[in-house]
Amino acid sequence: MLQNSFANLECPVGRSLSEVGDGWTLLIVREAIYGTTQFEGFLKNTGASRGLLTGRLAHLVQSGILIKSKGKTDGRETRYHLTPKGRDLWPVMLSLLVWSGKHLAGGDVVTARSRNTGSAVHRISAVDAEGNVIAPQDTVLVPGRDISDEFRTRIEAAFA
Amino acid sequence: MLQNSFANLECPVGRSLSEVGDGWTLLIVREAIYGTTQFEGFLKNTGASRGLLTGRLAHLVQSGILIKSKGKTDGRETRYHLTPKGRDLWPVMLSLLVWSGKHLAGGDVVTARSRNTGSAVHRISAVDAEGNVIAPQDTVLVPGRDISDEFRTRIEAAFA
DNA sequence: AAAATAAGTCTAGATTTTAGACTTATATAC
DNA sequence: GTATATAAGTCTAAAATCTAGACTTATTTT
Repeated sequence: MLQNSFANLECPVGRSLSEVGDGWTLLIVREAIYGTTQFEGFLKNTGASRGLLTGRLAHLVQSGILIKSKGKTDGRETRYHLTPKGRDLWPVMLSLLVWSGKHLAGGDVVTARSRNTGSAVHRISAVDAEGNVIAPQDTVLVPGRDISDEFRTRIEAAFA
Repeated sequence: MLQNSFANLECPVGRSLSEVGDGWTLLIVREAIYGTTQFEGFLKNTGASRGLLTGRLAHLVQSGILIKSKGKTDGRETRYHLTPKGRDLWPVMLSLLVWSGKHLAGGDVVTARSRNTGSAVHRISAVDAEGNVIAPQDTVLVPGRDISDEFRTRIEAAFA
């Protein structure tokens, strides 16, 4: 599906999914976070086919999530690196990681920790500009101005 | 792809994606969070085709993310509701929402706020068991015991 | 009894994905 | 400097998946 559909692109979740919501795309971003930079690396570690990988990498570059460059020392190589926009997908990855540890068979195969204190990540939370944690049940969505009446009504009903 | 591949299922992100990483699946969960409970509602609001929706809803029920029940008052209806496992995908949705507002054209079409204080969600952060926020750059992944040497090496290199 | 509704099933055609052979450009080995 | 290897693709036919929309079944409303 990739580019199309994702009905209701007024919804910010739908908008994100239309850019990165295809499983392969997020898997490629995961790999980039794990340090993979080369085509053959993504190929091996994601299991995608060559044709698909070519397309998805191009899409990610075009979306400004990865940047493509020539290998400095070896002219055969192409390198893909995360942009700030791409690195900002880290909370998405971390939420998936924490969910996995809590709900999937096998539990925590990898844990997230603070490098400083060593304490384990317990949950993923919303934080306001002053650094105050906002509890999940306390988080509500508020529609902006440029939104259809229909969508506004749905959001307001869901978070009333 | 749905069930298969997602190479390296040792990786917790890959494991999550193999369960919910297909775009339609996350879109259905979004809808459930927005309060949709009926087949025709998911159909309209996600834009998925009937056949696909049938399959994805069954998959979500089988994964324990949704529960299926008969409508109490109207015997024609089937209702789908989020389980606690499904509700725990909220941080994933919220991360996508915040990323969207920061990086996609149009910015914040919907904002997340604290119901109590009204303050806007500024970012999504890892929090430890004591409630301390762990900064993104300070968050490292640590492999567990039951992991292949190859995967351990990659994770350790990425977060050295 | 007739019409409407909810939740599907079913099907042919369109689109996407796969596996793997092939290509091009550059680099390393002998 | 010729032969081999490697990185990053392209290309293709077959397989798998998805779409639109007609149809079905069970239940409810008129």
